[in-house]
Amino acid sequence: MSSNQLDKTYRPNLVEDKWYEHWIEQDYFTADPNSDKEPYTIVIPPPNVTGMLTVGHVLNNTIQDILIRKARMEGKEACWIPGTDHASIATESKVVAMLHEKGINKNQLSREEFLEHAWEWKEKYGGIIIRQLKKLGCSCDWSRERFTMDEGYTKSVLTAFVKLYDKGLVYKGHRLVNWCPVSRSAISDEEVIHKEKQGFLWHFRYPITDSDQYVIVATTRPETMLGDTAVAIHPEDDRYQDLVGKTVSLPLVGREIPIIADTFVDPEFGTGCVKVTPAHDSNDFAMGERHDLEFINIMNDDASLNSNVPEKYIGLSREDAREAVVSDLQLLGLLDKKEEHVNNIGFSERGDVPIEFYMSEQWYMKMSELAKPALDAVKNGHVKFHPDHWTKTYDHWMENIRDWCISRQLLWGHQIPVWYHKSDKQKIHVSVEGPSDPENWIQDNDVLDTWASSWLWPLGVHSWPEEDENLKKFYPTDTLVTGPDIIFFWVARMIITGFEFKAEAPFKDVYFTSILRDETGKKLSKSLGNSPDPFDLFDEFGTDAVRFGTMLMAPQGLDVLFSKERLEVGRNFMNKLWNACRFIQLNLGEKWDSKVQLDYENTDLELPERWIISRLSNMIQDYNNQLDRFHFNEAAKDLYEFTWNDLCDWYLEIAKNRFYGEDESKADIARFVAIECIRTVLTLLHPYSPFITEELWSHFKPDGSSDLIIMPWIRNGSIEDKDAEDNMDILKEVITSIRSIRSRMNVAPSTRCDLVVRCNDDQKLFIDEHTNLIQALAGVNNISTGKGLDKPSQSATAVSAGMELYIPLKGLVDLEGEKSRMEKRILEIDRLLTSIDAKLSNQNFLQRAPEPVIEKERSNLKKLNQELEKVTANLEVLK
RNA sequence: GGGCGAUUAGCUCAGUUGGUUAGAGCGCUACGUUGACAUCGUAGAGGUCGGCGGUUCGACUCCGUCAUCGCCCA
Repeated sequence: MSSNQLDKTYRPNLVEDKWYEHWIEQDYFTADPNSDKEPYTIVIPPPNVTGMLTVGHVLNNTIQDILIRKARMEGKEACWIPGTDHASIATESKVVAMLHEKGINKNQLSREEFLEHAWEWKEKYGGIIIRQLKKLGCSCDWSRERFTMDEGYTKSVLTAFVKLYDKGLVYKGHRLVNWCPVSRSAISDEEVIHKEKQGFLWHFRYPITDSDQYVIVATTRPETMLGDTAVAIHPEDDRYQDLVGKTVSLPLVGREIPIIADTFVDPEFGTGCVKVTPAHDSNDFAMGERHDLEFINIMNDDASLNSNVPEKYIGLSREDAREAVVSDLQLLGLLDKKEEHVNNIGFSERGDVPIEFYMSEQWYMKMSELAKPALDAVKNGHVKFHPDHWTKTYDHWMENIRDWCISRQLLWGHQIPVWYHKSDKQKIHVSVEGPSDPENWIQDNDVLDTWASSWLWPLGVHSWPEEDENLKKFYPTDTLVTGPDIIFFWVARMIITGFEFKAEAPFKDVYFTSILRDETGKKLSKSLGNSPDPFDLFDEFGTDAVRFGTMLMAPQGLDVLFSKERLEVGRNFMNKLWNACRFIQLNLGEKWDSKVQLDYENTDLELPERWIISRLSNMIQDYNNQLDRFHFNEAAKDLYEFTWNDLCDWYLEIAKNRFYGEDESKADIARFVAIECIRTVLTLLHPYSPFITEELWSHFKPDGSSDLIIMPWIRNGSIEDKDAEDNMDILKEVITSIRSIRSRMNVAPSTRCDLVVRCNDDQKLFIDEHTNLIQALAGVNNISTGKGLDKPSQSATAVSAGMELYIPLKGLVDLEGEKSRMEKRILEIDRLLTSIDAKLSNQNFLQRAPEPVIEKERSNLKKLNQELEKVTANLEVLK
């Protein structure tokens, strides 16, 4: 045990780095694939390589650290694999912006030149978040750090592509995709965010060929009319039967387009007549295929209009084109009307602009067959979600899964391992290594969707398909901790790859964290500027306090309203713990031997000692139980409440009585008991708050024991002592009642008062036994106890635990206040008695309720009646 | 339109298989610098658990329905 005196307050910055360096030096984080220990593995959700730590990361990674540190203490081979993700679109757009600032246009660079800049950028900014995770205290095995574009990982990604291609699950298709005009790339359905926007519905007149009549079509996107190749009505719509087979002359363009009948058309929408633009709308695309219509693509990859439209519109942005088309139609008298309309518009997740439906050739993955085992695994509980309700969201998505567009028109990422023969366009080569005669081939230009690489994360970190000892030992992993917002993007797809490539689930439990919001309910995000910098928080409160406070405020499966004020709770708790330790240290004395244990078998413990040990034991059970079911906030609360309310507020106050008393053996027992409590609290708190606990452990550990980080976990306490808990409750109630009287009567804390207790013989024995504690903790001088005692004149009273307490106050008693207090209590007792009477006079209740429940009602009835009697009598005296 | 979740003290939230005199922290009120801690202590005020209906001897806890809020999917 260290003899250094603890400072008066805890100063995090003096201990945090010191211990982190120590842990690294001792190599505690490194996992050994050859160990005999049972493995416990977590793979980190890889953050964006150029990202910065957010409070979301703090929450997420603290949970992982809690799990991994606990597993390590439980004697498992704990392996937390860290790493980062190349984040194709996000990183590429940052690099493009950087180049733009330097006056370089991405399109002027070759692929190789661009990638050189990108890697430079990655080397410069990548790794910041890794350093930040270390600052947070994460006990990752840093020797295993991976990046999704590392050589070994890349090989995994390409291998998966090739295997799936060979099975016919990957194919190239020419169809409409979700197109992001900002990144100029296709994106998957999952990357489209639907938003409701107030817009308009325009009604246009399309002149019927060889007639002076019109059909009126309604549209929310006027500019696309330049690509119309039909007008459609519902086949059973009586209004328009005679039109089918005729043609209209498309205004502004002059193209003759047919009027067709298709059941897709909703007769209720607009006029019941719709324009059909097969190359720019997914429903129209399907209609185009059914009716063999012409597909006219009218846009460039940035959503400006291309040369397939009349000259005056070429090159216009879609917004400008809309204005031009509407005003030109109006000039021609073809604008029928314009009404307000709420549109549901798809936005690109990254670009945050409306997406286009755009015809192009892309790589797709067939999903329904792949999804099946993954769907079953969650249904039958081989993979468990916490909270469980996320399984419904998962099921729904998996059951309606659609083919996945996995190609992206970007440079930063894994280039698709497909080669086209230069002279024979029909010949393609698909392999990880590429063709043996590369000079005759051209590789596909596109890269893979980032999620089509990170979906292999639990495998790729071990360079699967190589079957090395690491893969054997640390796959599958145990727990995944991530946000529910990527349940489709990532979680579901990882389960798919787990079954497809290793025939088992990649993890057993998935814990979905809460979504962090600010006090007004807005999601914390960098772009809104409402996300505090975790480093400011670490400086202000200490890292342990931020970790503990965040865990305490994160309810199970709900959103977290994050506020700095609430971190104060964490900081205050750390300070409380520090000072409790300081207090104990100050009272140990010089000759204290840290290795000696109390011989519980042969020691007669007094009530407070039996009580605190029982409370400790309960807390250990509850705490473990909460952690087992992933209720991190409630576990934190258990520890907090024991430490603050039981240990500090009561036991340490009682211990003062022992420390400052005459009896050294009692003082020693108190030292043993206090230290046992502290050592247990430090051990259990360590996963949440590793720095302060390691520091305090160094002062309180038994000489010669190891660092706390590898101390054995504590799962079972001593036996619970119900009797001690009941009796201690009585003692606490008596003391609190006396304090309450004193407070009501404005007795100064420094003034000692006398106490008269009217009680039965058993109660007298009890009070007499604990006289010194009542005196010390309630500020009492003389105590008289007995059955026949009279109420002293001019005294305040309380009925507590079946006893009548009197405190003589020499005319200081506020009679009116006392009366109304008693009357209030009498009303309350009446209310309770009424409800008990109702139960006990109900035959059904007596017959059907279990005996302990009935017994409890009876005992309450008795207790309340006795109290009523005493309070009433005391009230009478006052009148 | 479909699904999920929430609704408990002024605020933020606990309340595991139905039986508690319904809890905590913050905030609030009063008192307090006794030799761990004012990042503190002591005492106190404050909810009948969103509305309605049902199951049950008994519901904050189960079922139905309505309302409000949030999220996801279409």
